[in-house]
Amino acid sequence: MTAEQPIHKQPEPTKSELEILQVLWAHGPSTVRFVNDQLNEQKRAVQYTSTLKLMQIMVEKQMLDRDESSMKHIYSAALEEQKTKGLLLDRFVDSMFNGSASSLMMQLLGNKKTSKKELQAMKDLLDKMEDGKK
Amino acid sequence: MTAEQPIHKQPEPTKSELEILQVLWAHGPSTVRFVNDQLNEQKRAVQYTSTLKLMQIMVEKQMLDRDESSMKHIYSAALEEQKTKGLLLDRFVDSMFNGSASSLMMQLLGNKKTSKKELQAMKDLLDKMEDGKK
DNA sequence: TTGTTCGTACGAAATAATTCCTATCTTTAT
DNA sequence: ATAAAGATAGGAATTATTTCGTACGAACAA
Repeated sequence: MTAEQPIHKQPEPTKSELEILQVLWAHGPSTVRFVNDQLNEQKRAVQYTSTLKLMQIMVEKQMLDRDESSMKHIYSAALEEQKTKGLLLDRFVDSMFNGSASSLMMQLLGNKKTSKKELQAMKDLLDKMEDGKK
Repeated sequence: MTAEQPIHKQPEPTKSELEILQVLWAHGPSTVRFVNDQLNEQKRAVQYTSTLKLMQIMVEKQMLDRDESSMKHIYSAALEEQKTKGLLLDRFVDSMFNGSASSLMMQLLGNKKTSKKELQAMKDLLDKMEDGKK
């Protein structure tokens, strides 16, 4: 029996791919030019054709959709933001904290970088959940 | 001037390197044989020499220490568990959730895979913190 | 002693991810 | 018409990561 295509196992975006997805999630469908500008402003120096190439690859991998109707192709995220982040978070928790979300929390709380505001926000969140269940 | 060693910017362990670190963190100083067995039992098939090679590289990168006094070298994690996990978590939060820990929480809470037990554990954690502050 | 087992070292191949050069086409301004 | 600006396509080079074959030494059992 030959190797079956799993047909759908969500592909894991690489770091660079994730950067691009973030731009598209944040700003909606965009041209390569726009994405590239964003990356250069917010992240790091990168050549236009590098961004282009990567986005083309991402279309092949079905991570992005492309509208070619006009000369300036418009790219949009084919992966859902929530779903994708949830998946990556899951894998992160699995590999780093043995699947324990509360362990991750502990790490987060013990972390200097987590501000008081953030802590408060988290408490509020949990409280809200609690209310919802009553 | 030749390229200066940055002397200390914590190197980012790759996925495979992280697997090895996890074993060492969990079990303490170990031989390659032991680490390799663990990986094969708990993760995936991998050849002894592959694990060996990677661990050697990690020594070069100063992620591991090696005791060569006996024939069977004993490797131990040179990176602190808490510190490393904290750092990786930080970077993860930054790249995925724009630095917002509470956003990550939301994602975690909206996640089917997070069990009720975990949720309870998290609440307890926050409660404990609250108590501590009073 | 001699062969089998278990260890390390080293090099190199395989794979994955990233970057960018060059060619070529379209649009636009002169 | 022609040149300049801006776009895509594709190949190739580079870098990073991972995997493993081969060589060889040390320990141990027969």
